[in-house]
Amino acid sequence: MKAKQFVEISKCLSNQTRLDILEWLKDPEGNFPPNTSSMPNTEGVCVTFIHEKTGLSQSTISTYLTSMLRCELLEMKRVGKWTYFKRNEKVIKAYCDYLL
Amino acid sequence: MKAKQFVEISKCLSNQTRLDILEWLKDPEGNFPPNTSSMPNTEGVCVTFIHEKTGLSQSTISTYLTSMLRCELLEMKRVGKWTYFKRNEKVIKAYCDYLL
DNA sequence: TTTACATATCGAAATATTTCGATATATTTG
DNA sequence: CAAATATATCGAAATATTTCGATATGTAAA
Repeated sequence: MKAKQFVEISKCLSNQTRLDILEWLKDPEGNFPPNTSSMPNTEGVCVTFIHEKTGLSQSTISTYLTSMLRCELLEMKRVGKWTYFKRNEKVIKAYCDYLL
Repeated sequence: MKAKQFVEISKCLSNQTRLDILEWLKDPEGNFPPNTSSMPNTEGVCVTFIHEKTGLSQSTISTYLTSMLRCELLEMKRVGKWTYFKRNEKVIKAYCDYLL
């Protein structure tokens, strides 16, 4: 991991709501209702559920998720009108390795 | 580690200079001149050397180091007129564990 | 005990982040 | 195709961070 990506990830992690989202996605079945489509929660949770759980505005959460995607903390999958997000464990691990 | 401390640490890590300092302190003997006192670099590097290496103002570095101390990324030791800083490996490890 | 050195704190200007409501876009469904 | 649903983007106001120079404080040396 390059320093620039590390700093961008740290910026994402320095906001309580974004951190909450990352933590909630550790257990996507326990923390969110099942996706209305056939997509299992383990392969991504739809933006609406994440939005509803935070209590912040839809536009704010969309921006948050985009920033977490750009620095690669999250992975995205678009299916029909839904967008699903899940943790990018590989990048999270690389972020930790950088520090130690 | 509590969420609040995690967020404060992330804020520290979201600045390139503070990240540099944390990385430089991985090898305090390779990255800084030997302390002028009898304190070995492995037990802490004095603020002046850290300041000189960054190129930023003394007041800025003092503020940076204080914030890194407050969130416990660093440990401090004061001896005579010098202040020495080193990494707090235990907290850094706990920060990583929180993420994974 | 004055001076020099090491570090911390203050006040301020520039820049960045947070968060919103309004609006745009894209997809599905009637 | 029109309406409904899901998500993204825009513009802006409030707040926070960055970084400085000036100054204060604490310790050591002359």
